[in-house]
Amino acid sequence: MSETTASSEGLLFLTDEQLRKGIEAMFFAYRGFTADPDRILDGKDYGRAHHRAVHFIHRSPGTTVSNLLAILGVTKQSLNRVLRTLIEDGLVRSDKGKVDARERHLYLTDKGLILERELSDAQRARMRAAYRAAGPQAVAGFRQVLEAMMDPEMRRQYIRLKESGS
Amino acid sequence: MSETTASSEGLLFLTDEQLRKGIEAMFFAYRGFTADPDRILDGKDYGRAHHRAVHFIHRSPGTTVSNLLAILGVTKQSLNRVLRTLIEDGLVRSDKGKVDARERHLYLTDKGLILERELSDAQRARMRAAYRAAGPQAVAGFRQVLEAMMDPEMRRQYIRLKESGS
DNA sequence: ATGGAATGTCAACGAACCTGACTTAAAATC
DNA sequence: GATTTTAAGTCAGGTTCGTTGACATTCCAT
Repeated sequence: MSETTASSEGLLFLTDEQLRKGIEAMFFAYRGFTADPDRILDGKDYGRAHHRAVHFIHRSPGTTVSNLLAILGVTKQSLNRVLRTLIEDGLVRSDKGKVDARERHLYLTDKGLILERELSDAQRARMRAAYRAAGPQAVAGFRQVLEAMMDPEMRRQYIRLKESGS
Repeated sequence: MSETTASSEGLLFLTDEQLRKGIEAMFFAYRGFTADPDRILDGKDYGRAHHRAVHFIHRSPGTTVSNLLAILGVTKQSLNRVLRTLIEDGLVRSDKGKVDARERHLYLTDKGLILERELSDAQRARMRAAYRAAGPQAVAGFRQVLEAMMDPEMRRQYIRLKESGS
């Protein structure tokens, strides 16, 4: 058999040294990942928490509050503070549910869509540059490792979103 | 020539849809990435900021405060609060510089090394599982994309650390 | 030796999380 | 129809971790 075994390969990519590099890469890259939206939000009265809410409401229009809580992984008190300001400022609309009147369905208003677009354009531009620099093969690997790194619960959320997309 | 052009490939991996998936993957994966150390730190009186300080002091023993500031990208006042508690609790030693007495050189004590080990073991375990699941090819791509995503300044820091390692 | 630059510290403040207890309204269950 | 459960929102209070401003110390160049 021509197949190499784990021990003969040595699994060099699993050494503590390699893992440490991956850890530090994640740390520095995440800073870049959030840098552009953070810069934009700095001028306005919002923060990273608002960005996340706007992103996922745009992603799943009509989503409920509890749905958003599950995706964002924060407490409802925390999310509520964010949502309240977004609603007050007319970026988000909150509709009482027709089939279940306890639920609130969330939508971006035109004004909300403008902010979402501004933030996601900036974030996509960086991602696009990184993807282009690394190439399709690398991008596939990137996505595989990230997906394997998620908590099972989060991975389910992610896959559900991923497949509801394209 | 057998080489396909950019337009003939279509660069499908650069569609907004693909980029959005990458953005969401980063978001969910980073949560997993920090989950285990966060859990460990919860019991003790420390937080993520302490973890980062301990990590990079371990990584570069004898580093100065301003060095650490550049790597962590926070204000010195913010770092100082973290360092003070770590020093008070005997996890970090701060030595006045011999050549330049303004500088403080930072080292982990034995007690600090124990915490560092506990945290990095947990984080590496997750990273190792993800790497193993995705395979060496994917890991290479993962690292390429992350590196391309960093701010130039951060990338320099990262490469310097990366090469000082193995 | 002195004034400016660099390094680090102390104090106070703010954003964005958190927990816990509670209310309101509607749906589901018995 | 009464009771329990669920969804959302609120109030009070606390933690972590970031910020700005003021300050002490040390070095270095004039």
